[in-house]
Amino acid sequence: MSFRHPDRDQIRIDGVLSALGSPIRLDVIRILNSGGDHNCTMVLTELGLSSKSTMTHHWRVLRESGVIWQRQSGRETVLTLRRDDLDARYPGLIDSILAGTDQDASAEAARPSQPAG
Amino acid sequence: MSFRHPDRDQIRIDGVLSALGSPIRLDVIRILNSGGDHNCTMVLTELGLSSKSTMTHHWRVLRESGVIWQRQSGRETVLTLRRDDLDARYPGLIDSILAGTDQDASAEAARPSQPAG
DNA sequence: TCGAATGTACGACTACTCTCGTACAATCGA
DNA sequence: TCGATTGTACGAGAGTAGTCGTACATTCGA
Repeated sequence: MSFRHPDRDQIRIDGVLSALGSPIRLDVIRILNSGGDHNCTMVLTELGLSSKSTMTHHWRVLRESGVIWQRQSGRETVLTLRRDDLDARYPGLIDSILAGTDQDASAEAARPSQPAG
Repeated sequence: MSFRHPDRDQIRIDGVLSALGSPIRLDVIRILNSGGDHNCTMVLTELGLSSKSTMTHHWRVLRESGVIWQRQSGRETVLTLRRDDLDARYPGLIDSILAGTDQDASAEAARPSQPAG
């Protein structure tokens, strides 16, 4: 299994934003950003999802846009946020996006009487 | 003509990122960020595009995600970047995205043209 | 009042995205 | 070696996004 990753200078901002313009993939990078090694099943479990094949799709989107590294290790696939590359290319971007997810959670909690919040 | 805009606290990061995860809409906010009033035709012309109905679609995406204001003024529609709202909710986000588009342009120029690698 | 300018609404079409089930390949432990 | 674990590949189906042409509503200026 060999994964295609873009080089740092092949990463494009529209690809990154498009990849992160999805609640499920935002959750993924929040989890990866928390540190430590993660394999696919760990993230899947933490998100409370069940379909491996669906996640394979999301790994590809994140990987091909340059957001994550995906590395085979034995029978597991280790997932890592490409913080160094992303920070080098787009300083402050990932930080403000991660802060934004917290901001949203607060706004959601503060907004009274929204159903299914 | 009355446009539906989200309140500041209804804006969500995934919607913003998804809206800006498109080269054409990134170009739009670059243009709007440069200051001054813009109507639809001005932006259309500056982008070198021709289809008004296609742009109506993009205005809607940008407006409903909270990225731009769209205000009727006579027979024109004035477009404005919602910098104050976006900066208040996601400090540094728009700045780093706009900087990112410049970064990409540089990387593009530095990368010796196509298949040579 | 009439025609030009401005931009939305709508329908159609194509292409892509997301999701899932099934099948399969590789690896690890007993 | 055998079975369980891990995760990709593939195909299908539903839904969404992007594009365009045409039609239409509103406004401005002559």
